[in-house]
Amino acid sequence: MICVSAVTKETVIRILEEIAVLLELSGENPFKSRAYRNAARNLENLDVNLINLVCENNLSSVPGIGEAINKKIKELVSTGKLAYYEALKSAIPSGHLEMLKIPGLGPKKINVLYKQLGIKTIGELEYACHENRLVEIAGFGEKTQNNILAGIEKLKIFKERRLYAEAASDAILLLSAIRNYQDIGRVSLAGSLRRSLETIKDIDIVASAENAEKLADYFAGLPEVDKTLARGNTKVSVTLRTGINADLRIVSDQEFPHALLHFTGSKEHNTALRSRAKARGLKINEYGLWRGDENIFCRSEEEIFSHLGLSYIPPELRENMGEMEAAEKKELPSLVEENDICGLFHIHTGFSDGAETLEAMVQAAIKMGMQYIGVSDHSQSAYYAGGLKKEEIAEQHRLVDELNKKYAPFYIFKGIESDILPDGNLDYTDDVLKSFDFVIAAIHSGFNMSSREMTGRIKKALQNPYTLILAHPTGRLLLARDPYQVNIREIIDEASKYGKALELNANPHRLDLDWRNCIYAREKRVKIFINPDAHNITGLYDIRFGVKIARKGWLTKEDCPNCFSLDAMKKYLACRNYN
DNA sequence: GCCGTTTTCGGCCCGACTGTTTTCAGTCG
Repeated sequence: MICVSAVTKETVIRILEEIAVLLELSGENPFKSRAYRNAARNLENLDVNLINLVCENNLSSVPGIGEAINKKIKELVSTGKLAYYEALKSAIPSGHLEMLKIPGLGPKKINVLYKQLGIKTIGELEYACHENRLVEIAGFGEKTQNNILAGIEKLKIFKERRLYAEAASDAILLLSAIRNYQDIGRVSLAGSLRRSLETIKDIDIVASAENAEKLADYFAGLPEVDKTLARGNTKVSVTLRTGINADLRIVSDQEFPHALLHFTGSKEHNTALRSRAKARGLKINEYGLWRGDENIFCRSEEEIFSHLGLSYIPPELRENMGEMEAAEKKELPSLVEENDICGLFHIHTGFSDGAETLEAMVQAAIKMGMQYIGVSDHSQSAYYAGGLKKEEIAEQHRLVDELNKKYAPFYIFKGIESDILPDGNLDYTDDVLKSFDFVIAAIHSGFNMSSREMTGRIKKALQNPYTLILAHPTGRLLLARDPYQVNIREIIDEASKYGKALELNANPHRLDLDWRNCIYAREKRVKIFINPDAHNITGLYDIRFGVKIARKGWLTKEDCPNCFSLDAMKKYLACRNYN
């Protein structure tokens, strides 16, 4: 029997997860909610085709799926709908889902606010806070009210921006659609996306075409476009179906490099460029480069920079943070590229909270052209993530030895992502730490320390002889959680002093160490590992986001140890032999 | 809602932190 369903595995997982959240909000038994979440997670980790499993009546073989959830998945797959889910959704105000994003507000409090004050939306909640009405409710107080207000403010700011990875995936679709236009000339991304900023407000694209009007029509009519906001002769602004705004500027081929330079920015970089041009008796704008009335012909951005006495400045560096001076002296660094990456560290497997076996991650890394990986599951204190006990470490090491034989010359380094305990110690005794090729130290709890305490705690971890890398050094989650209080300059100085490396976590939600601090780290000769922090195979590919940020942080392949060849990496790690 | 049984009901990973209380509930990781 051939099974066909319009419902994908991803949809089933998403709906199960949403049911879990809705159950929490409805005040149900928390374990019921957890059961749905578990079922979703187990499906996510499933290699086999879910739809086939449903058709073959084998769903109950998946752990965490019993009679009730089995029945619901069957209904969803066969009819495309799930009555239970629809009923839950209609019983709970949709604003409550959004309210969960406010830090400190969970299902219980949201429920109380609903019952006592009838609050259904964030707007109503904000109003009630301003009216000082939360303080009267049992279990709430002035501080809670203030925290909620602060959370709402932050949410508003976050809403205006997107993660680089999200905006980039939309932009790629748009670019390829524009390239398909029959009379297209040159086309390029511009703006903050081209500069690889970690968060993006809108997508900027510059294109050249003979007939601007026709291209404008074509662009506004693309299936990705939801509505047109503005439509002129040279600029079309639209909102995409994903909610992000996109601007297309249409220019002549001669204007193209000038428009591209101008709309790539940054504003600060452009201002500095203009004053540099002025000092040389030139004028620069989005239409051209001029000496008096004479238009100086430039075929490319390189030629414009050259007329200004500058070597080509890669878009990532155009932030007016010293690139002009360096370009003048021909001292711009040769930035790291994706092809330079030889190996990936900070990789999780099913031993802790990863979705794949170690062998599957190895095979994926080989497919990516890597020479080695460094496996690093969570340490014992992180038991919410299934941190490894001493015996499990020994078991993993045996497996690594086995796989190293099987997949030679590909190589797996033995590592751990060790929690940094509140007192700055690592999570194992020295005899265990000694058994690893490398240790990544990471803060996963006790975020709310003062800057002085946190800085001291991390410095102590860096001083530990077994620490090689400090993971996600500020703990930030872009558009979601601020970095913890830490004096990052002091941390970089300490890493420099003890010859320790920092991580540039390539997960698009983190991109931490911040590129601004990468510049400082490089000055202090601190090595930066670009780490995917992968929990599944897709996560390995996040490395590309890390490379973009590394470039933005002025890093070269010499600055990033995971650009070392396998031999060089073995030597690098052997220098740290503690025996 | 799932699971595993000392088989039909009780346990489900838990500790830190915050803000509210006056001994604890809710949130978070």
